[in-house]
Amino acid sequence: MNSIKDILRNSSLRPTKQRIMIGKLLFNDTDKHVTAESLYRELKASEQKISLATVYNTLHDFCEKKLLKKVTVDTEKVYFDTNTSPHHHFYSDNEKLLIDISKDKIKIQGLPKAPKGKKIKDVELIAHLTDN
Amino acid sequence: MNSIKDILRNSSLRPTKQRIMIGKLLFNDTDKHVTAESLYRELKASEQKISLATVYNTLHDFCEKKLLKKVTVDTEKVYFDTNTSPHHHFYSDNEKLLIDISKDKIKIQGLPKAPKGKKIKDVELIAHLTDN
DNA sequence: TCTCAGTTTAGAATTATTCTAATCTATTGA
DNA sequence: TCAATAGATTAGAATAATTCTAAACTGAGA
Repeated sequence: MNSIKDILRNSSLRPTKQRIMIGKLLFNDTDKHVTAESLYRELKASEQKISLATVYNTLHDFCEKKLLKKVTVDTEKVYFDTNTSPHHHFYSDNEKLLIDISKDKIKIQGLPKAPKGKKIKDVELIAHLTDN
Repeated sequence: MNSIKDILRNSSLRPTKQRIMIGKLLFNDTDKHVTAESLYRELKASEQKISLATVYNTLHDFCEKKLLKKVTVDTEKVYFDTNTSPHHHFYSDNEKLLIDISKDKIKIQGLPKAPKGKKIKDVELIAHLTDN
């Protein structure tokens, strides 16, 4: 019935009030990019009682369970992306706006071998945009 | 005579005591990756009096003048790289260690056109490493 | 040399994030 | 069904990262 609850349970996260609030905001829409702060503001705007710390906790929990993908862009902004498939991003430094780029469009050649004892876990590519 | 002073003057930055301290640490070595905090510790270890705020200011000033390149990696860590030529990075999440990858080794194909009104300023690629 | 405008510094304030004690909740056994 | 309990979750408080801004400094012109 409540698919958010199912999503949570499938990830062995207890379907608490707070997680459901956040899940509704994140997973009913597609491809949303939020920061802890922006989500918190959204929740407050709709009268929901929750603390900012809980928003952080929940976003990190969701990341661990691969329900979200963390994208670190410019300096201080950390975004959480509901699109967890492998992909890259445009980032507009002006508007602080992330735009997905599907990964299968992009081919990266010539990447050196990882130093010994290491392997490449993930390649993150961010193309920074300016106005022209 | 003092090449750090020359570097600063060429970038129209006043060669102050603080900037020279920092310049010496950064530009006498090649390809150093520092954080504000790590530089501050290095300065304090060698008895030099300077505030952390000044370290931040100076790093940002150096970036504006293209003497350093800012690299935002995982979450909260912002590195400043003395290698300002176009290049990419390996990042070892365990050791919090950056390794340069020369850009001309790497070819990126299939990058979509920037949205209209925008152009691509810079492409940043970070390959995250894990132990295997 | 003196003044003044602009530059630079660094203590204080702010903002972002994490820590941890208190609260809540599922499970188990009576 | 109903405690008791262990582990999970929440959120206020603490910490860490960064920026702000008032004071100190510096250099060019008089």
